[in-house]
Amino acid sequence: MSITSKDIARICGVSRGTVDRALNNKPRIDPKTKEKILKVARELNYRPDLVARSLAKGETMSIGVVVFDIRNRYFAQLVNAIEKEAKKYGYLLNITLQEKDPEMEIKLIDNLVARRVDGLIICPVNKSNNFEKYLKNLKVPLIVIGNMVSQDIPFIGIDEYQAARDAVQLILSKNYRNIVFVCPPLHDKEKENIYSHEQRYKGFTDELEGKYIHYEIIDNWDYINAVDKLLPNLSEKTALLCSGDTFALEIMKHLRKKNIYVPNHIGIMGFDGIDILDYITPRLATVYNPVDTIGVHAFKNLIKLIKGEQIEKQVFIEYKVLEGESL
Amino acid sequence: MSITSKDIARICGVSRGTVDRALNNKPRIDPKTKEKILKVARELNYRPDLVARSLAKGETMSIGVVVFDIRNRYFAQLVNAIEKEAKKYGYLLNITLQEKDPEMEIKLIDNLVARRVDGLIICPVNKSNNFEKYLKNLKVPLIVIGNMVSQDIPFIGIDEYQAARDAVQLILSKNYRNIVFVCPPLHDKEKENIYSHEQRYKGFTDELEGKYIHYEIIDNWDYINAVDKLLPNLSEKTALLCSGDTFALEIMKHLRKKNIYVPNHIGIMGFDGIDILDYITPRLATVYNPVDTIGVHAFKNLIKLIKGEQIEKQVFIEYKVLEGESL
DNA sequence: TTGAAAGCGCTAACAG
DNA sequence: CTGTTAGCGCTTTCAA
Repeated sequence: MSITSKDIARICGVSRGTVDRALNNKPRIDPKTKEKILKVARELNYRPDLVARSLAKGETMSIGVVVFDIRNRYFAQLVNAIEKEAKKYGYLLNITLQEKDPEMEIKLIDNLVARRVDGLIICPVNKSNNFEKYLKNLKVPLIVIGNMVSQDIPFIGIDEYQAARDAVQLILSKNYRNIVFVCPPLHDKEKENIYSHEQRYKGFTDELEGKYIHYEIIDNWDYINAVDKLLPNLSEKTALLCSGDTFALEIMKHLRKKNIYVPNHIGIMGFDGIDILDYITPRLATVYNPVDTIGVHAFKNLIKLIKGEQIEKQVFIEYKVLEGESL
Repeated sequence: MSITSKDIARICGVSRGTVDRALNNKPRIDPKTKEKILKVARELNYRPDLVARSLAKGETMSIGVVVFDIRNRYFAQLVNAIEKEAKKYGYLLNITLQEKDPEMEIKLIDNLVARRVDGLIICPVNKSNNFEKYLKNLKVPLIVIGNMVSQDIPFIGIDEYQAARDAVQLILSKNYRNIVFVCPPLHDKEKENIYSHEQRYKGFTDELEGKYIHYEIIDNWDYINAVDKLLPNLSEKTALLCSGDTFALEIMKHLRKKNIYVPNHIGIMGFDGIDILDYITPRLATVYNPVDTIGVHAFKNLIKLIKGEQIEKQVFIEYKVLEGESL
């Protein structure tokens, strides 16, 4: 089919070893033969077969990425950042989406490992000790983003707990007396890795502890309805702290339909700082999660792991609480 | 390092050929030996090396995707759709971003081909006959999305020309007497593939031809300023038709700052129908581009090409003109 | 400086 | 039904 190094060797009347030396800038080769080989290679438009190279060298120069879904702004931004960084180092990304399906996640990781990716970056939906063991058994360099699996597996993210506390403080500073935390179901926590939401939840409750502020939790996929039920009896100035901007946006959209105004009737704050907030009015207060930085950092650390260097097990990137018009 | 089929053969006291038959459900093997081999494989947690398999079989079960950027909603949705479909068939995606850099695009495609992807899906930024030749020379099954390269290279998209005409009709039906088309620079067209914008531009002008409606074109990255200059002297009811929702959103954001109201002061319409429009008020009128369908279709056609089947060279997917509150 | 040979781990073809 | 062999295209080692 296409032209191989063997062909070039034959044409130039040299051995494949020599061709290899010429093509890959290796020492111990006569500049003249090198020149000739390169010329022929160019003329014939030779392209090394990277699959064969991978097999021979035991490295694929590709890294596997497993995330929820890239319709999700957060992951789109993340993957975008990782790809840009990876390109610089000649790495290719294998991007796969587990769609929050734990079994799917395992399948995808298995597949990536079977394809001999040099490393993995995952935002896992699995948790438990079994999963931790599973990951360790892979013997593949691995970075976890967002949902921590264990103290022992390299992680990069923000301090969600403290971020939630800071968010609550911002809300309190605006004189809200009733705060509602909106997040995905927390009771599934045995099955699904919802580390970040749990951390935020803990931060939320801890910060309000003993403060004589009324608060409640909506941890329910039907949160729109739950918010609806809340609305008629708001005796105090109320704000919703949403564990994810998308929840906040959905709620705002719903409230708009009902002609309930933010922040006049009710305050809202999000989490993550996804880029589309730029286009939304009122500007949503949120906790900005520097996802690009996280992506780049994750990739850099992964490279270190691949090279056998040491890295910090837990990296917490600085976040930022952003005021908006929604509080 | 990890366990190979050779190890299994040795342990089971059979040949590698037999192991292969057992592991890959091939005929001509005694159920008992098969059973034994499978058992050992399971116990040893054997995983076939897919790199080696690729080399041996001459197929990698992976396909390369080259798009602009996945911060861009359009591509995020597209890639998401392709990935979901690919997974069903056991294919893995190699996703790369050319960031509208023509040379980068070539590099990325070269790399993907060298990695022996079984097929390519690209939304090219390159154009010209040279590029067409280049693509044909690759001898790799290929589908082009969005920016057509030539009649001869399989393409999937919408009929941008007609869509633009339909959009203009919608605007006219709302009694606008002055229409401005906003799009990226058209004068670069020698260098950059801006097929879709050109088509829309043509549809726009053709539809207004002879209609005694005033219109102008802003094809300028500094379109915000250009719009600003327009504003003071709007004697007639004016609408902007933006060749991309993002342009429209940026403009709306800007107008909001200046307290200019849409659609009262000026009408706006977008193009693409990206998902985040759900969260934006006023609801943007747009041309809905069924990007998921396009992604799925592209992948299916690519598979056909890989299998050597015939496909239609040009596929036009149905679009939809969506009314909104912005006109 | 160059060549020859072995090997990466798998599949495929043929012979038994 | 099973084993043997060759080969995918590259890298690497050792010898010349």
